[in-house]
Amino acid sequence: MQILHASSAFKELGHPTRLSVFTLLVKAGHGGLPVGRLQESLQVPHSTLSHHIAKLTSVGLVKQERDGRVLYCIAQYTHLNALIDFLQDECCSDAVVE
Amino acid sequence: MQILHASSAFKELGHPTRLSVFTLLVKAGHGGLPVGRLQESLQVPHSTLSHHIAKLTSVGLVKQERDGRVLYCIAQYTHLNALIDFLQDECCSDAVVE
DNA sequence: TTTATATTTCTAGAAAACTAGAAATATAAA
DNA sequence: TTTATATTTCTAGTTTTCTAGAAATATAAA
Repeated sequence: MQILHASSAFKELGHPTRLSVFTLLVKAGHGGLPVGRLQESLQVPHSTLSHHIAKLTSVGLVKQERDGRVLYCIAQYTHLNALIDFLQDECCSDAVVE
Repeated sequence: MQILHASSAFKELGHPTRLSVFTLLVKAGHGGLPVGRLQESLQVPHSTLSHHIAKLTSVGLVKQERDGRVLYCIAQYTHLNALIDFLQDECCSDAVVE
């Protein structure tokens, strides 16, 4: 993963509402959660929440899938794992062993 | 780790210059690197770099230690590991197994 | 004790992000 | 085909962040 890709993902995780959205989605599993469910949990105005979800989606951390009137948000585990790997690659070379 | 603590750390990692600083420090090990060395590597004006380092320091990802005229910047591995754990806790409960 | 080196703090303009109300769109139900 | 539900897009004011030059501070060397 390149530094620009990683830093933009971290940037979007660097907001309490967005990080909350993301952890809720990650915990929800591959089925995801409807936007409305996130809204209930987080008590944020619709337009604000929508804006935050769009940012998470724009960097590939979340995908959206429509089922009728309901839009499901789904965490992208592959991206998350790549991000974890990025931190761990940097982390655990010689540095931690010293 | 609480969500506010985690999100502020991610926020500071969410800038290409700062993420570069941090990965350089992580790779450098517990001895850290002088500010001047980071400046040489990254070719960013002193005041700009200083500002970015201050932000990383403010959230506890970096510590600074002076040796004469030289200020060493040192990655805080404990904090980094806590951050990785935060992502992994959220990640690998039931979600990934499904 | 003057000069050089290393780095920060001050400052302020420019750019970006945050927020939420109002209007619009998409879909389904009546 | 009118109405209700789910969600987004538009908009604009407010706040925050970014950037880098100039001045200041800390320390060491001459």
